[in-house]
Amino acid sequence: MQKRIRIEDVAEMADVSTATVSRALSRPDRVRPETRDLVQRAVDKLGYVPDAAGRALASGRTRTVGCVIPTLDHAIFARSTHALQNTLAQAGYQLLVASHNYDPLQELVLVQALQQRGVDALVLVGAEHHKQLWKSLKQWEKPVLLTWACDPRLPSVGFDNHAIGALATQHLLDLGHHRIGMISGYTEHNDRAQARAAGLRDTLGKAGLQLRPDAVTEQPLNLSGGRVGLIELLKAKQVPTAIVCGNDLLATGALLEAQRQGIRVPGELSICGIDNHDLASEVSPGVTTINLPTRELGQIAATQVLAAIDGAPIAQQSLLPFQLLIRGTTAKPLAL
Amino acid sequence: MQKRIRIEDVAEMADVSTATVSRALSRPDRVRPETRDLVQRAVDKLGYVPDAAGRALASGRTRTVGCVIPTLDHAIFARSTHALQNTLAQAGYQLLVASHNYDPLQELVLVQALQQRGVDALVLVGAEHHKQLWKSLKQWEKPVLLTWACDPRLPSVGFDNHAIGALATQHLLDLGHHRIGMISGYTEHNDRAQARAAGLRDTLGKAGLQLRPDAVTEQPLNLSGGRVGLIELLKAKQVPTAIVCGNDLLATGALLEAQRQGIRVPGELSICGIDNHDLASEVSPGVTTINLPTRELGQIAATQVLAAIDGAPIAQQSLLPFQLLIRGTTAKPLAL
DNA sequence: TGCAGTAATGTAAGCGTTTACACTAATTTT
DNA sequence: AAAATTAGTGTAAACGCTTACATTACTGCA
Repeated sequence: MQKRIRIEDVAEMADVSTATVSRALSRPDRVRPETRDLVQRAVDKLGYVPDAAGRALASGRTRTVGCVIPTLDHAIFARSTHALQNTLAQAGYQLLVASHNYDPLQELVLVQALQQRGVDALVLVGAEHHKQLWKSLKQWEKPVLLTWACDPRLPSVGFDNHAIGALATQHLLDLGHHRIGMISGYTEHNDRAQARAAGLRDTLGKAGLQLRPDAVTEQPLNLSGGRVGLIELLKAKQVPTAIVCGNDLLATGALLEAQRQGIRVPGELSICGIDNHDLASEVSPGVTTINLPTRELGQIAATQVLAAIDGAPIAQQSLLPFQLLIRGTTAKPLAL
Repeated sequence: MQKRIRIEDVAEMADVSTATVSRALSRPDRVRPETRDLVQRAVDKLGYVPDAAGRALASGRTRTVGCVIPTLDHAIFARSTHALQNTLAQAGYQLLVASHNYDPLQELVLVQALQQRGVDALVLVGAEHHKQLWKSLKQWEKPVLLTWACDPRLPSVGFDNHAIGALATQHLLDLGHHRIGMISGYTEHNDRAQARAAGLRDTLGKAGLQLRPDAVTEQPLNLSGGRVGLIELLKAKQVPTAIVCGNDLLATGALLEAQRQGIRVPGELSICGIDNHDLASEVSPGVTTINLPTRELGQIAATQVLAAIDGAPIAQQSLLPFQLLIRGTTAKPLAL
């Protein structure tokens, strides 16, 4: 096996110094066009490929962004991460992905691992983190971006999850519902779920209502969670006439369970989801939901991070818009 | 801002050489226990964190694995990638993820980018790749693992997609169906979809049947694709009594469309999916499907890759088992 | 023509590790 | 007791690149 081709080999062939080769490659405008061509020809001929480690060591930059998410196994994170990665790749940046399964300690460990690896920036999900993690981030000199949620302590791009919960709730109130329940994701270590639930509570409160303890349940964020959640809520002394679900998987699961039990939706029970998952528009009736531009979230995060790496001032908070999509699972309560 | 703490600082504090510090950290057994403690204390006190770039440059290893997939936006890839990442993280390895959206050229570019970055190994999906990519891989001296599909040219861990298609088809044949159709994903640049379709064709062939051109359609791998696919197949001169779908999203979409149109499933139409997606078990009737251990795929891939990095001989081909899950969408044809 | 100013290039000092090799001290073998 | 191992540590040379600074070549202007 032949030896690795180094910048020196290129320099020799092009009869210039290594400095010139380096410049020709990374800042072509600093080099005379003819020299640039000369170098380029040598590069092509030798098949030279700069070594990332050497480059990172010398320049202090790795052209790598770290991304720490709860899980890739939820469509929304998969989608936003996918968009993030694509946008970064277009700018020649690579994405280092790590997931912690909603374990704050694990998250801390992963972040530190990525920092060691010299990532040029870090993208995290949510605002609730291990105390030590906040500390680590604060004294880190490179850009950090929070996504999905917003927090004044760091630049963030995300949603106002409280307002999302409120919007869903208000929709049901407007339809005339008074007994509103919620199937939420687990709120522990999940500020998005917390905020959505809080939005519901507060909106209910403003309407002079309150969320009864037996009208709310926390479930895994999948279809089966929705099923089980509905079964739980049906045990309540006062069964809700409408339910806000933490995401569309829960909502669809609840819908399917209702249908299985012969409960008419939206006649007897209204269901409102959040996320606008594919599924929500495909079942019958279509699930009323709140559309979140998750793909855009990833793109915007990428753009902001790239700007920040280039030293641009980073917008402190950017909240993405969302819209209520009224479909077939919400209607006036029967006995109005 | 204080200067970065280097290995030299630790060495000084512990009153040993940098070599000893390095050894104490990476191969503790090569150092006297007392010395090791001494070093450890200094490390803790100073908060020393080894620099990955320096380490990579000196050692030629980055403790990073590259993973190139078509998209993160499909549950199955998200899940297997998630498992891959988790398992690697436990071994102290980081995952560099890149997706190419089924574009072979883009895939080539990404692989080369990852190679430059000095990843210690590469995990790819499928066996159909750009010609140049095969070349790149062949002359790369580090481990490469193919997943999902198998190919004799490189170590692989995956499924026998041909057999999967055959199994689904055989199930329908066994039930007594003769007019069998297929809703497939796009087969261009997707050897998994190709093999599944071929499995169907061949099994049909063995039974003396054949797949009529108007009994097969290619659609995007989502619910809506399933809907549209069914609509297409219903246009056929001889409408199939049973359909094999390339994955469960297609199958569920077809099911939902059938229900919308008042076609009874499985009475008038049998539907068989592949993947065992969450969704398949939650709709009514449950979708008959083939269970693929996608999570295990990721784990096994991680394990193999780690072993290969450590120089272990890598199993050439490992095929994972799969099972037919008979649920409610398949039954004997009506007019038998 | 000579000079200042600018553009293009070269020189060489890092960047923070790992590791081959050399060395010493402790242990075992003869 | 001398010789041969072995274990533990230190010395210093890579690893491949970027970039501050020095140098040279060119431009325009007086």
